[in-house]
Amino acid sequence: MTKVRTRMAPSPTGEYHIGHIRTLLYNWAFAKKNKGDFIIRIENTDRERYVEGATDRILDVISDYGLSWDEGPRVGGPYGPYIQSERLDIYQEHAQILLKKKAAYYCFCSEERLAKMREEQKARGVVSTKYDRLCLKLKKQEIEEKLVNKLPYVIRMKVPENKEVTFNDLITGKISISSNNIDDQVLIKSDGFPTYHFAVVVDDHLMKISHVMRGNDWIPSTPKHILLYEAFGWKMPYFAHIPNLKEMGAGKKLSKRFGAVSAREFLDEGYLAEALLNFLMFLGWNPGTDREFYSLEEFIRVFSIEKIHKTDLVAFDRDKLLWMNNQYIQKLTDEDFAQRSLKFAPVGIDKKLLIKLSPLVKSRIKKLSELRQLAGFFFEKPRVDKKMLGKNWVEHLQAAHNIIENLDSWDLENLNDNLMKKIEKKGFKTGDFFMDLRIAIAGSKFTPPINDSIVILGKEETLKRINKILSDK
RNA sequence: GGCCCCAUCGUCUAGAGGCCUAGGACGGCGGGUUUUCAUCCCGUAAACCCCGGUUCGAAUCCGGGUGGGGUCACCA
Repeated sequence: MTKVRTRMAPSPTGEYHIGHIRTLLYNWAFAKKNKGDFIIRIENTDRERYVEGATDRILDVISDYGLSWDEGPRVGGPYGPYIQSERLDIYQEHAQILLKKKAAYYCFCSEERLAKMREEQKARGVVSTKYDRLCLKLKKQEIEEKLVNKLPYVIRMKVPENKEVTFNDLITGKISISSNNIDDQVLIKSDGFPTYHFAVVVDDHLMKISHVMRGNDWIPSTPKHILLYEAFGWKMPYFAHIPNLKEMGAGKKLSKRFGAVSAREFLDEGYLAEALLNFLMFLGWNPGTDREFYSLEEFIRVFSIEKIHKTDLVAFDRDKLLWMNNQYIQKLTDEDFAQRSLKFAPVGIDKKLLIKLSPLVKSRIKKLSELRQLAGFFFEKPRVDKKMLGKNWVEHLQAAHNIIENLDSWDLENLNDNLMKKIEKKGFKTGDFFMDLRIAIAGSKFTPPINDSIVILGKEETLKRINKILSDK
């Protein structure tokens, strides 16, 4: 039994997507479950789309989600380097092997010629254009001449004809495609860098990857990889293509129009990493029971590829994510809540205040970023719109002021009792009374329990706020 | 368009021929608790894409249709 080794191979061409975290999570969990290794490899072979700093941001966000890797950048490992741009000689070496085996060939066609060729093919009614193998006809001498003269070239794979390429996907099952549908793909680009298709096969083999788990949009190119494994005479890894994520409602890929899409944004908005991960687990996978709360450790135990849903696309239900996030927020200890809320509160806010707020706020916010809106009146004086007040507000506030001012001990029970007594005595409507008090203190009709809030706010500040409203009636 | 993949409530899904009068969760709706808003609790509506087979019996197997998606680069 070979050791289970999975990998995730991000390209530093932009921000890390929430969907990538899910794919990574599955790969990670599968490796951990089988006491294997999880590897990260940076696929930066596209020099035009390279984004400065993206590699670090990707690695950072993965760490911030609480996930780690056994081999890869920052940690090293026995099969490095783990950054493709540092492995160029390896790809060149392997391209030469294929060249010698006549499984690949030099191609000197210019981009212009290729574009023209495709146009002509289309004009002839060809539905799926392919390279016409012009350079395959080149004589050995001609090739050498061009090489000596330093003409730009690529190395293409020579795809066998009339061959049924078949693989057994762990999720989808048997998939078969005729090699006639496969183009003579470029292996080494004219800048000397490998293409994805080539690098991924060479690296997965060299790094002893046992299982390739990736989005099912890769299914159509898997036969290309298989052909490469065969050309080298290498043992193939297992393939498992998982359903891709789509936006709820309107169609396809996750879109910024509906909210965050990058992994970092979700964190910045106050989603908890544990909640996010728990939510992601269920996008295409299910334990087969009714249970739906899992920690990472528990997930490792129950995860299996067999239980990944064999389907096409999975909708990213942002409402359910919100619900799950709130569930996790509610479970936070007050200390933990305060610690995590710190960066969502105004700078300089005392963590002790946040600890006191925690029990009042936890069940009321779905994201930590909602803290300011719900509890902003604890941090700064609210702007009160007098139009919100009921018709008896002057009486209500005067009564409240009177009670609070003369309270002998400052605690919730005492405040409650005295306020209720007064309400009864004056014949106020309880709801109306508290609503006016609520608005005076918080400037909003929707707040945490108002008496609890007053106790936290303190006598002096509470009276100040009531006075302010009363003073310019 | 060629090739490939997919198809259970609005959504995530359970379901591997009889346990299904199709179960759970989010969301919706209704109600209860509550000084607001939440939380919490209870209840309720809501799905096997269609047509043929196979079988005593099909959401489950087979074929076709329809629908959806992916992919066809010197991007990954």
